[in-house]
Amino acid sequence: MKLEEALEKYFGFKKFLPGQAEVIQAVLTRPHVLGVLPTGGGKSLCFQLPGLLLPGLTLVISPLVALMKDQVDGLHARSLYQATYLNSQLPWREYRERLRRLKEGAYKLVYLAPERLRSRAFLEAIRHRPVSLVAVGEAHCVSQWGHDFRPDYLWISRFCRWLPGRPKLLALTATATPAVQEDILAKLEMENPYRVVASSNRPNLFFSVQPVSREGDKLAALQKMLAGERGCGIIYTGTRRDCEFLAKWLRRELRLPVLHYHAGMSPQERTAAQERFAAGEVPLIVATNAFGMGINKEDIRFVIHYTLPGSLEAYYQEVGRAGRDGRPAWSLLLYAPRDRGLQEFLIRQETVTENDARRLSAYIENRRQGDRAILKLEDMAGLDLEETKLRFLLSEMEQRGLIRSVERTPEAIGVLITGTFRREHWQAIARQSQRLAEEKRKKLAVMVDYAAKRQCRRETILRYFGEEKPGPAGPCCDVCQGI
DNA sequence: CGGGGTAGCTATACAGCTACCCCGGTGCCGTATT
Repeated sequence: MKLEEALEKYFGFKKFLPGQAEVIQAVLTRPHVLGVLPTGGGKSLCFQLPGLLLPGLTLVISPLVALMKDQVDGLHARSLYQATYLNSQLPWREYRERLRRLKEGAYKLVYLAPERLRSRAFLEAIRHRPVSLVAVGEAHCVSQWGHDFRPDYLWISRFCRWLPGRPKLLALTATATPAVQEDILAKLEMENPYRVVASSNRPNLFFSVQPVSREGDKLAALQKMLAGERGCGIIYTGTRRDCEFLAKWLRRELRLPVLHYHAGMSPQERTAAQERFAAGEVPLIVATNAFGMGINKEDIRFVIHYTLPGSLEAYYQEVGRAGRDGRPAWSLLLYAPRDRGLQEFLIRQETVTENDARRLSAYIENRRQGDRAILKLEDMAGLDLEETKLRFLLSEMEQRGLIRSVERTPEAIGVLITGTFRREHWQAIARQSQRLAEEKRKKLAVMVDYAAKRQCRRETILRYFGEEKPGPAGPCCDVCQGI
């Protein structure tokens, strides 16, 4: 069957979008494929179609449980019932039933979060199913989150090695600088990959930066920008408190209907806000960086940053949510130089020290019974380690062969102690954390440069993404327009 | 690092200032059956 026939048979489309056919052809014929395709370029199809055509199972690694459900619902709507997902949102019985059906070979496509790859029950179920393809969606998460926040992203490669047959690997993302691309390839252990890298340029987006010195100036600038704007938009803030404050202010002072969204809200509140925004019921949402992944809203006309983000790629990802319909859309960064302090704080906060590593080692030794230890999350609160730090430390210890995480419950982590904790390990872990912090500081400096210098914004962004600025095609940015 | 809130002082204004404290982003994750 030709690819176009399969496309029409399964999805009802007559033609591929640019880049799709190339990626799919590569996935079918080569072991490792990296696809950097712009937002709205139909990335899902790049693993869904091969998933249906390849003989074995396709595992789709997805960062958010909400995304899995949407995608699988979409496939079911096309009568593609060989697709499912596994995550902690499922009722126990349903989860067990799906594992059983997985073992029986009922599925072709299974969506999961990287953390699932460490579940014993899952590993047991998958062990005897031939896996043809492991597709990593939103693959920039490997680089962005894998090093510390969600270390299980770094275990995808080990999982692939553990599988009896070596599966194909496909990594897909909309935004990845050359450095991030290399990081993804290295962490997923993808060798001699076939690359499909489309331009990151979004001609219909207008970029602007407004320097402000005081908080009050931000509000004045916002008021000015929002006056007369009738389209949908997102305003990103750096903190939850600002998010709530700003939403209230917009409601009260500007009498605008506004939603807000951050990770401190209940799951129900978050879903409700997201759905109301997506449905166009309320045109404006104020959010932290928790908001946006998997938002398919086409008609977002503007994205405003109330606070400086931590990196240019994070910024461009957020801005890139505007104008998916191809019609003109604008972005504005309100730049107060002191906002850099927040990002610096966040970097410092998650950097672990030798002493942090020593304290955790001591705790594990303390809990040791034979070669095992049960680490209680409640006790570990007394160690004065941030949750992110703790995860990072455990992951680093595991990578150094000191422990193996064998079992997890919401209250505890069971570990097998496989090495001897020594000072050199603590030092090495602290050094690794320092290196990561340095990387983040460099990225922050690039972001600050973008905001502070009067250089063509589009050119600055595209150069960072390893591209030349294309010729003029409509309004570009505040600098080019002389604003 | 910086913003915002508050206590406490001054000393006669019902406000203004300083010193001090606290706070600050992102998300997955188990079980048992056979």
